[in-house]
Amino acid sequence: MSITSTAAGPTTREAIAASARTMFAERGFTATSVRAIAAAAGADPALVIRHFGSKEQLFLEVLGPTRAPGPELEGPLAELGRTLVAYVLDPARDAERRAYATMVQASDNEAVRATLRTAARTSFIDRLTARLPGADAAVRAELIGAQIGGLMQAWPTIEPLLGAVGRARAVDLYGASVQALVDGSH
Amino acid sequence: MSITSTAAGPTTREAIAASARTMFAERGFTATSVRAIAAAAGADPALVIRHFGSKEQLFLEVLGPTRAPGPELEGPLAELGRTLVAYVLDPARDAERRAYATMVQASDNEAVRATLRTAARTSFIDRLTARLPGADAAVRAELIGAQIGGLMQAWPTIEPLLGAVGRARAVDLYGASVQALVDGSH
DNA sequence: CGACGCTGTCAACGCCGTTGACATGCGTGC
DNA sequence: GCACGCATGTCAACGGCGTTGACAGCGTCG
Repeated sequence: MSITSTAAGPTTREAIAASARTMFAERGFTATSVRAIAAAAGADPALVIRHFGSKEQLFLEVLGPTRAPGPELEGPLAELGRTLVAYVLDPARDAERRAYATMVQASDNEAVRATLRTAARTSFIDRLTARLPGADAAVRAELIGAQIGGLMQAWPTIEPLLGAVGRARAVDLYGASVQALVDGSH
Repeated sequence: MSITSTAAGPTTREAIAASARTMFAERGFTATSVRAIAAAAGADPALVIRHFGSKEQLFLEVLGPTRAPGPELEGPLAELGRTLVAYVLDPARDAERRAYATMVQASDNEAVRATLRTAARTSFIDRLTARLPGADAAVRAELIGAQIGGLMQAWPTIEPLLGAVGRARAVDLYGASVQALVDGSH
């Protein structure tokens, strides 16, 4: 009862988190120093560590996987590939895609790699495996995970090249390709 | 004439490069210090910088893209997807795949990211674009690049899960999926 | 009132990548 | 033959990093 802790710590901790979020997103993990985050938040570097434990934990807390519902896997099996790709490339999902890319680029760090891996497993691959038919569903789910991961990472460089082609066409193309793995052999 | 330079610098420089190669591959870019590389090679940390310019340049020199011919793109168009995937997953290509994964994980660093990007362009995407039919060949080549990149990165976690399925089955599955992008719409 | 816990400050530690000044040995041009 | 240049190697130091420990203010609860 007594504890006011999580309820009302309004100022500094949140300022640090906000600075960290933008700076990590803009410059990456390594190029962002704890001292710079602290300065931007008007706080002491030591306080950053006090609040978040370490630079690594701060990074994971502000950029790590949200407790979001995970990608859409509910539609009809025959359109799952397209549904999935449309979900991932949805412009509204831009920030999530960028956060993912930032984490992959920092996956030099073992804790980051582990977080990424378990998030992919629990919120995507395991659920997908359950939906796929066939004996090798688990392997196919992993392969689809590889496809989706590759797409999210490459999208920032692909999008500007689209020109006249249009995002919808890219969704159709990649969706059909993913669908081949949803269906299995033939 | 006079210069013996590139020919006979046998000892220390190569020892440093060898230490660097194994340590970077085992522990990643960030977790490997210049001082540790130097110690393992029996050299002075300053000498590492003298020889290679910076830790970053050393990393790129020992793990960066080899001047290899690049992936197989010559076979018949109808089998290009499978050929490509078979090439990438070839056990003989293991070291290259690991080097790629190590670089992606260090792509926090801008120079690493740039090297990765231009290598993919010149040795893969541009050549692939030239081979693909259709008006949106360039976009399809980029999407295939995303697929292949995702596969190379995820393979270390996928391979142990194969069990009874077998690598050949994975090649068939992913190859068919890539083929969908080679062919375009239908 | 006194103990406690949370927030914040400050100086310091050890490690990092990198640099500058300095030695040394070797092949070349005068 | 010898001074020169140059590549190779050594050493101490710099500034920046993430993190820690000692300590101060301060509101709350007993």
